[in-house]
Amino acid sequence: MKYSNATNYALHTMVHIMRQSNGEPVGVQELAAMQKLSPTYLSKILTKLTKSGLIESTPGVKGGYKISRKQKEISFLDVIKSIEGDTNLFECSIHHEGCLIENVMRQAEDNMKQELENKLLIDIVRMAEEKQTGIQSQ
Amino acid sequence: MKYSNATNYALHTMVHIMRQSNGEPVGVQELAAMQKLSPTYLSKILTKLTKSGLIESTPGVKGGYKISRKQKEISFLDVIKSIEGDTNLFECSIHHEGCLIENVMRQAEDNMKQELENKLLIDIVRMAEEKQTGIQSQ
DNA sequence: TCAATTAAAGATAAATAGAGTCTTTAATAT
DNA sequence: ATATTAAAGACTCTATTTATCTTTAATTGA
Repeated sequence: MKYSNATNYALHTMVHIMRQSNGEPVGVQELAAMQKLSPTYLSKILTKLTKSGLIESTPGVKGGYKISRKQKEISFLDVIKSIEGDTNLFECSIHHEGCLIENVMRQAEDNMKQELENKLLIDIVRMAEEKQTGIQSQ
Repeated sequence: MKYSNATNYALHTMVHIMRQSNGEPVGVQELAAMQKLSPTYLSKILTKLTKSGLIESTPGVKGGYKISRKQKEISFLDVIKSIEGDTNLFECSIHHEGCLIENVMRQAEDNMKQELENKLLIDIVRMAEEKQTGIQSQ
């Protein structure tokens, strides 16, 4: 039981796009090279992120991907849901309402999701930038 | 990304064994019938639980499975780890120490695990019994 | 001791999901 | 128009999950 590689790549990709936000869209070539992935494979992931409305894509010569303007508050959970779908980790095998086991599992999962909803990608970007500045100033 | 069916079956099986703890071991036939599983399949799951020390098995005529005497405090996490293994939901695809993304994911996961460690199967058993009594008294 | 019972172990197979490639199509800028 | 770039679809490969069947080992009780 693990999050898929795609979720991993998606999170890194989102952070990368946010970090070099000079307004210019970033192409899949660059994003793929950074993570040593094939462009065609990563493009599948990017399409999912696009359909979820987390990023915007423009085809053509100066095209690529950039963060949706409205969403400066994209959470970890947003990215996870975009890739994994909005599913639950646990569903009771015996279908009856009010399964006590399911209740416990569901509550623990909900709390984790809540926490991942409160964590924003922008925080990671800021921390990464501070870290970098810190190294440079030494 | 979901917990395996085996984890689901294991949790229900554990609760079932605990509920009819007249001291007698419960056979795989009964446990399998309850969940409409084949005995051979469920026995694989039971072997895992046995190897983890959560239950004890005795072969032979009056044999079967019963809860390990020492462990009246078996948690949800114990059962999950027994079946799924002691793995992490998320591991950074780019191997470097102190990955900021991994830190966030790991912390959320750890909190969920902590919660599942605090939830005991015995609580479910008690709630199920209260529920049953409640229905009977109406 | 012998027979019935029950768990454990191993080999195998089918189904599903994950990971990834290749090719074609559509949209955009110059 | 042409070069560039994303989107979509078909396809392959691999690993995991979900089982089933058969054989072996251990235990009880007659």
